[in-house]
Amino acid sequence: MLNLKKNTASAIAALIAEKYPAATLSAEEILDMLEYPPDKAMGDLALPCFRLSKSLRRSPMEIAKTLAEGISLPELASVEVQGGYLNFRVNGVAFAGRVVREIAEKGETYGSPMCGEGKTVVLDYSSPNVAKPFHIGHLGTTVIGHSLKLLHEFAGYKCVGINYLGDWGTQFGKLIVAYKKWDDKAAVEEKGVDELVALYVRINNEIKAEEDASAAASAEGVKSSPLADAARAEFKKLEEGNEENIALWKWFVAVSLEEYEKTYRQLGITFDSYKGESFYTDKMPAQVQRLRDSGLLKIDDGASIVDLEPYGMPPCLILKRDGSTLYPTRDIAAAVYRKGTYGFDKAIYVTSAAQSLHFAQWFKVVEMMGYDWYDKLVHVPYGTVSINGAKLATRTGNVILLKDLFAEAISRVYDITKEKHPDPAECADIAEKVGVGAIVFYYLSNNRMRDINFMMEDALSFDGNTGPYVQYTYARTCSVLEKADGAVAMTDAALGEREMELAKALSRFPERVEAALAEYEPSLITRYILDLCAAYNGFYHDCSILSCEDASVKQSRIALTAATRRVLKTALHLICMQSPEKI
RNA sequence: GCGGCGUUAGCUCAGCUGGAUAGAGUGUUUGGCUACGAACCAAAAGGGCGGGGGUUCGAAUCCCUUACGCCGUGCCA
Repeated sequence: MLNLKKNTASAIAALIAEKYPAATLSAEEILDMLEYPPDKAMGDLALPCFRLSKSLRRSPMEIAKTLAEGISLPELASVEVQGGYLNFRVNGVAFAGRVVREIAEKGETYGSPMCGEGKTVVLDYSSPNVAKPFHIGHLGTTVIGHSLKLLHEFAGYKCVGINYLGDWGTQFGKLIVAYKKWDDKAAVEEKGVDELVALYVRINNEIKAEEDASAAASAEGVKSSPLADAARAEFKKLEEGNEENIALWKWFVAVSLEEYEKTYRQLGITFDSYKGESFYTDKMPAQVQRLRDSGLLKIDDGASIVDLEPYGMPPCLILKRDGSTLYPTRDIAAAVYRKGTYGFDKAIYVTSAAQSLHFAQWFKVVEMMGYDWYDKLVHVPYGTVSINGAKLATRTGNVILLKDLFAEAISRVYDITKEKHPDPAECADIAEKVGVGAIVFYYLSNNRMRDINFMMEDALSFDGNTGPYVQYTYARTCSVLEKADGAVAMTDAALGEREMELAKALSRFPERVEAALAEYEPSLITRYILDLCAAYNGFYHDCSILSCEDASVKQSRIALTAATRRVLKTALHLICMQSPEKI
């Protein structure tokens, strides 16, 4: 459709130049004005002439009429004037033939904008906090981030996926205290991260109890907690390189990661780097020094800040009153390191929209520090998740662990699948791909900025606009093609409305990929997949394919099916979904 | 207080840089498997886009204002 738009636009631009020599309208401007009519009865492409009437000094109707008489393009079957609109109808057979041929020729690269050749992009996403539950709050950054990585790879970028693990901080002091006090190696080895989470929750509760008790006992209401003091001491030892604590810390990280990996494996996600927060501790002083040398650092109320008043933002905190570093400090150090290591052309950070100010602040600080790549930093925010309208909260138990969510989805799919496929191993394989796919599809259906109210019933539903529906459609194309044989090229047989709708849907893939990349919006691909599936299923329902008696028509229909399968597979991949041939 | 984001059918959401009677899914009612997979297709009912102004030939889309909700706003990350 994009090529068609471009050709039509340049033809119209040429025509305008001829008919209205005084006007200067480029083909690009015309391209911008071209749109798809709301109703296919009107045509396949339309040019509203209202805006033209100003520069051409003629009524829209008159312009439309003049243009309609002058235009002729092999791709266009007819041109019609309706109101102030110029409506084009494409030459169906030629158009569909070209689309299907292009898909067959380009194969898995069909739809790629190829704009990333020779460029590198690093993507920072998922980034769970070690020894804390990996729950649906992490689903957004994980699947949006990975989808963006796949989209960039598709466009030819060299991508570096970074899992910036939250593997440092005072929580490790608490964990070490709790472990030494209450736990043993066997329990952690057996229960993994769940045991660590339990320890963490327990010590936090006890610290709170101690604080409350001390506040009640003291006349001034001063809070104190021996456990909290012990935790601080253990973390200090960890920072100073105490061997026992280092070993424990490494172990906790490994245990947590092992479990996260299971979930990543189900999602088909791999990272190129797991350098977490701990990695950057020794890289911060140099940046702090640079800030100080350039006179950007100001002491305010004891803390070291960068004033962002001129930019309408609150100050960016670099060092606490006690001299220790903060979140922005580490992010700046990490960005500098990554620029040096990967030489990125773009660095994408996928985090909750709640962190928007934080990113705007340290991006600005990077600019003020004189790093000329400050404009390569991109924050991709997304809305927050709630469950049945309630905020996520580990304390009240209002969380859904990703592993539990996936297990539930897989089990539900398994129950349906086993009726269709006798082989248990095959069923298990399908159930995992469809179950996990259902969750991913559900999550990536909405604009990323919209807050999601996670509803189990919807996420695990199999009918309508769901993951199982699109995978079902894919399996359907596979099933047809498995039974078909012979050539799969379009013939010159006439095409019905269903076939044309399908061809048009296929042709729109490249422009949707471009938009998804430009807006960092995977849901555009999800929406596209639904459009394509609707077009294919309608076609499938109305047009017999394998049993079609006209050999020429049959061949075209098989070719359309093959093209659909190809595009669906590519599109599903871009939103982190598998495409099993049977479900 | 200031700033960001959101507000579209009963519910969950699309609606591109303003353009032709506002679209899906779900739910409700109903029709279609002796058909290439019914995890499918199709029909009906259902909103005038939170409220109010404005710009425009034309506004769910742009501007102003107002209400409600979420988030952020200095030593957590």
